[in-house]
Amino acid sequence: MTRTGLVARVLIDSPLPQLDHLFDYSIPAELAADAVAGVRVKVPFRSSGRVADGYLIEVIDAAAPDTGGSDADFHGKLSPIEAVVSSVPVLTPEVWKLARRIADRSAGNASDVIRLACPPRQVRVEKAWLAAQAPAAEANPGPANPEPAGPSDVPSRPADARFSEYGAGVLEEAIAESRRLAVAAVPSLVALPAGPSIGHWAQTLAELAVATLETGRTAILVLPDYRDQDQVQAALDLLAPAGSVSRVDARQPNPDRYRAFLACLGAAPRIILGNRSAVYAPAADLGLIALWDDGDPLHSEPLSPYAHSRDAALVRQEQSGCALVLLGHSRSVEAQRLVELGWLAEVHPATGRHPHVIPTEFQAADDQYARAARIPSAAWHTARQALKQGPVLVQVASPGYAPMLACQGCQKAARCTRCQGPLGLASVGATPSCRLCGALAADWTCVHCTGRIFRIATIGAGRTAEELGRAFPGVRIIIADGDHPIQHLGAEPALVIATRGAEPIPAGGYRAVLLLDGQRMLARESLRVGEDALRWWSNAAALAAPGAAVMLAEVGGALARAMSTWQPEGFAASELADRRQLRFPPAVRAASVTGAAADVDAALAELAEIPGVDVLGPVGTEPPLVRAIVRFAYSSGDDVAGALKAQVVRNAARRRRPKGAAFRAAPTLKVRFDDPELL
DNA sequence: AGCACGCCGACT
DNA sequence: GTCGGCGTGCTC
Repeated sequence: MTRTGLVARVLIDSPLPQLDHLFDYSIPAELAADAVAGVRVKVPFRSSGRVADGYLIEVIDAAAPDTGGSDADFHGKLSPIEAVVSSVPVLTPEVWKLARRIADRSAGNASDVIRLACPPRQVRVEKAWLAAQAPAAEANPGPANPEPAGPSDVPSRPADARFSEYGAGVLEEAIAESRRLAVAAVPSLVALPAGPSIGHWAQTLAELAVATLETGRTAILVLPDYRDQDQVQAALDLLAPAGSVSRVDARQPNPDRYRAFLACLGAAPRIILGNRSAVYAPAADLGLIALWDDGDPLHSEPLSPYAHSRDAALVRQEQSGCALVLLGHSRSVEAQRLVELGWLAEVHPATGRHPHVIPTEFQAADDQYARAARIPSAAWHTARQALKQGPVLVQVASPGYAPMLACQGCQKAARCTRCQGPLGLASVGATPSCRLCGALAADWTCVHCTGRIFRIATIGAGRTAEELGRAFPGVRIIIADGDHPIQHLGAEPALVIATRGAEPIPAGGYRAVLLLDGQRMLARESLRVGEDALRWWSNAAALAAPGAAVMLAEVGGALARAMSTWQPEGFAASELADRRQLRFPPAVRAASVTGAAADVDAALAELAEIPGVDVLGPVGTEPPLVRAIVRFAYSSGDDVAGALKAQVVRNAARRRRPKGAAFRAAPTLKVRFDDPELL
């Protein structure tokens, strides 16, 4: 049949994979004015009065030939759109393209990505925003933004001081010419005038953003956690024009989040600061995406389709042609791969100054308390000297007091009788309790040997603090971990015991840094231990004052060398070489396929023809389920994702098996791409 | 999630 | 020939 008038192509907001494509609707005359690409709509679904929420993706002329690029033409009778929810086009064409691509490359749903990109609507906030837009647009035909960005009289670091550590014009040029860079951060602190110290890296990010804004474009800064965001925010408060910064952060309440999101929709260029979902923020004219510490696991999204913000940034960079910066003290193996491909160019600070890291193989301290606290002799002496001048950082592996107990008799780990979780102590002399379910184990008995006496198997920050208190009598002890977050510190002497990633930032830097528990951090069974440890250590070392010693205990070999020469790239390069040999990510990509044996086999059969694919398994997991791991070359990614997505759709459509009880719980076929913990 | 459609067995 | 049960697949 021939169609006339305009056709709305709509993405239904549903997690069902079989609905993950565009549906065509007609546009009633009374909605035509508001029915523009990007608005939220309500559409009838399956004729019987049910309505679904969706996004209007594009409006096309029905008479014109299909533009292609989407699904096969639909030639039935179109239903009309039921309503336009609001006139705000929340899903910009650029973000739609990004969401579609991110979903496609991981066999996921576009609407799952859009959920990260477009926060839930808040009617009051939206009305206020629309009201603020309208009069401004009438009075002033310029950009409808109440606080226009641009040069201002904000006190800022002199332009010639900007990026001075990186040599003449390298970073300015990168912004102006939209380059892609892996930038090594300057490993030191900067003192803000009338404020706390922040990492030098945070100032570099802020300067990159301001330089982008000065070229009239938007910058997106992606940071793993809120403490990192706070540091960049503090730098931007000094450097960026008032009102030019939007912070988009999942921690803030929904109304605030939506307000910040709407600000990003404005026509004026901005600086957008946020966590991993900030890569999906709408941007008027995108000039830069910058990520801090892309190896941090908080960059990977825990919800389907589990996209890593580095990958999303790479895709968006490719689509928009903006500049891309990965900034860090260490180098992720993924970034190293991109460098070796020539996709990212390396930039190092011109000064080459770095913390003075001293690896100390374990050598028991002469002091008995220092020995009890696992501090090597040299480190103990260093710390004692440094404590005369200011704060000293002790980085440890575990929070709590004694996170793990074991039987004195048979040495087996002590476990909860209810849930088999590990038992630990919350403080000195506390009753042992389960760390998973919290149950108290008042009269614990070992299930293996019926012994009734336990000993401390792993030592937490609390216990370390106690022991260090004895080793350094009279010194103030400060504990910083997940339960006791401390952001900033003064310059007074104190022994600061912190778990990795929770280190407070002292004014002027630590006078010494002790990296303890090296062996424990490396004992974890994961492909990424070395890389992670290097990240934790170098981030802590970068908090040292100029010239302060950083003592790395219990660690030798390539890791110690990478730290003492401050060349994490070398370590990343050798890791990558190993992964190539093993055919492990990120040398190749990988996906897991989980489901009923027959379904997994059917899915794997689809992959047989694709070059560069090999399959591990399937092996049984929980009884009805099996799991296979598919490894494939980056160049086969689209084919693998396409084939698996087709299989997921088929499986979802055919889910309801015969009602005859036995078959009832037919498991869904699950596919997960690029799981960092997979191999 | 609900509804239409089609294949197959049993009946007029 | 045709009615209807139930399994399968689609929803513009």
